[in-house]
Amino acid sequence: MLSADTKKTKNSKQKELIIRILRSTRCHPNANWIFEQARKQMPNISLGTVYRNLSSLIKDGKIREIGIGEGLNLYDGDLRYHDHIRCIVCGRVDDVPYLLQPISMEQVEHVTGYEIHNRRLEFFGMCPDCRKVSAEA
Amino acid sequence: MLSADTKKTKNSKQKELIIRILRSTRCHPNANWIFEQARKQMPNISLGTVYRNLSSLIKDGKIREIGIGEGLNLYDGDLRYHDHIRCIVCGRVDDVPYLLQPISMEQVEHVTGYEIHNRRLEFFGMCPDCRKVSAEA
DNA sequence: CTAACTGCAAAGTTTTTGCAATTGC
DNA sequence: GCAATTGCAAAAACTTTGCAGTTAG
Repeated sequence: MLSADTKKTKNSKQKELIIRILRSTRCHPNANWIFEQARKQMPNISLGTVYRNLSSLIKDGKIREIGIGEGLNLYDGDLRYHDHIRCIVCGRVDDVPYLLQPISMEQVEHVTGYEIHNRRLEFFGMCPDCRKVSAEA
Repeated sequence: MLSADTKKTKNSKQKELIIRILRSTRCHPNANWIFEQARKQMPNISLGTVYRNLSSLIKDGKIREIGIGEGLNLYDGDLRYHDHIRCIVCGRVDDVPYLLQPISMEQVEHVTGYEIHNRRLEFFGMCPDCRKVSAEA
């Protein structure tokens, strides 16, 4: 599990590259896609390094992880709070803008006794494209 | 990815057992835990069967999957809508009761163009026990 | 300096799949 | 009967880790 340790994290060419890749895409890539992009610019970078940097960046709050189940994590370089929506047919993930966001963390902390650091709101449904296909069938 | 196909699903002793196990526990077990429980009553059941049945039950809407990232899925036999909260230190998952639930799916459908089937709201933070340990340190 | 980071490769964990036999409808 | 399901085992998919050398602060 994640630990709440406070080891200081260093910069490196590899880490900067990974951030740059994540910041410059609108999609929600998985670790392997990031690895493939990264090795275009840094052919010797290893997948292990990608994973280690993703963990470190998450811990530092520089990127966000989107657990989608199915044993696959996606990563998001957009730190502005937003929700995610995923198509149950094609697996595509889109953003839901912030405006639909009325729940206060204080409420949840009070009810549960947890100290809340973050939250994740995901919607599951059929995206516009798949609705079309499904309507035609 | 999940497909929205409509193959008809059959009952089997194994499937019934898996539902029964999920309905009778308050925790959020992973596939392997379910497998271990199941083989107590059905020693020859295989892990592959557990996975196949979990998928089929999710597709049928009989159980719910909780993606927690880290390549591990949890399953929930409680179909009443509720949110989940997870401790970032120990990984424990608890339920958040329904009352904290003001967002309308219609709003989200209108903004995104999706047809929404379900949603997932997860909070991340430190549970009461871990807060205690952390305060003592 | 030295603790964090790297590439590589091996191993770990979780999930899926091919197959021949079985079973539910 | 026929399609869905099963157990088994192998493979796939994803992630972590040990090690010895390198690098950032």
